[in-house]
Amino acid sequence: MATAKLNDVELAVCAAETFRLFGYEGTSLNRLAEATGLEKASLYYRFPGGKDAILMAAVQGVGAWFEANIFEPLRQRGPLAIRVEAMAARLREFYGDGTKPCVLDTLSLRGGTPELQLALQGALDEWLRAFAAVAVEAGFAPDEAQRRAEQAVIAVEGSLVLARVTGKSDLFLAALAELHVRLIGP
Amino acid sequence: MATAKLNDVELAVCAAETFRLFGYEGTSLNRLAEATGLEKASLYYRFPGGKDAILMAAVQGVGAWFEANIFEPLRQRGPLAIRVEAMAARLREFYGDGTKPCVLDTLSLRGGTPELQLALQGALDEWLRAFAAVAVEAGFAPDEAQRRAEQAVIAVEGSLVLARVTGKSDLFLAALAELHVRLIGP
DNA sequence: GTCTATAGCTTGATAGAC
DNA sequence: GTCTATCAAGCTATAGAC
Repeated sequence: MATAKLNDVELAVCAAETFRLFGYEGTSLNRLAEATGLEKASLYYRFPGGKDAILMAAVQGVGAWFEANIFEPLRQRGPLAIRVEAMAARLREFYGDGTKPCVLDTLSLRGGTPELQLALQGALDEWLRAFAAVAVEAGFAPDEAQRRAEQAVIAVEGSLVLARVTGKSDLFLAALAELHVRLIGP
Repeated sequence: MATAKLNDVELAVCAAETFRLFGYEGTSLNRLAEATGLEKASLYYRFPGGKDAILMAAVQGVGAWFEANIFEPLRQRGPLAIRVEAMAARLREFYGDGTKPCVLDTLSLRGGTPELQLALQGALDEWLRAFAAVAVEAGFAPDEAQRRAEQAVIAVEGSLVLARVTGKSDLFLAALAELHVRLIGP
């Protein structure tokens, strides 16, 4: 009967971890097999579309994680500052204290399918909308809120690049700590 | 007698262009051959160390370009605001109006040699020092100048990621336009 | 549902002609 | 100094046993 070693969600998580570290072309099926504990042929059974299908599932999985751990909590009731702080802690977790690259960044290099680029674009858009909604709730006008959302995401992504290159996480952690100032003001 | 088609500088430029677009693992020797117009065997003649040697030459070439076009002009005499504006224009050029990824970003993914990571770290450090020197010249205290330099580079790198994912260059161009405020103040 | 084995192509790298 | 031809290793993907 042969039961599954990993469910689809766990599989997508392992795959996403590999893709974000090594990029699209750097992620071979051998590497995915090693990361998931499954053999290549088993990966093809689970995802007949091969590498690109695994990648799309990984991206979708990351999107679901963000929805559940970042966006949804931001929409709940309760003090805004607390929600933003909790969200920052989740981001810190996702980015491994600044050691792990952003999926959007890594996968937007050449090599992926147009379908992938659309998915990445949609994910970034969702992120910006979630942050802008926070700024609106804090009392900012829609376009000022949009501006603040953009600057907040820019700070996260930019500091992540610097943290990765220098090997020091200070700048990334500082950017996270300043998120609430960027979104809901001083 | 077989003269060289490309000198070492031109070759490094072509290689850097390929590496920044496709990443370390995505840049095959076939791709490099296509980009340079040379055959694989010719590349090995010019760089016996193979792919990694070509990459190091490419990184060094980018470093030289930054020194000549960004850092050195920033050190010259004349009105500070003008120097910063000219520098921003050079950055816009280097990043293809926000369409081309940063070499530091792309190459700091897994896959390269430790030697490469050191080179990237050194390049980022030089960049931060150059920006901090501008802020100091503008009258800021050393640690405030350091902070401003970091925020300026973060804004460039972060906006570049967003521009690449969305396909729109607005945010990157806006970040460039705000560079002088970030470095020499309002 | 997972495995071993294998096909066919691309990779990084070398040998030798010109 | 550049080229064509070639190698072993790695790649994506498939076939078939259990």
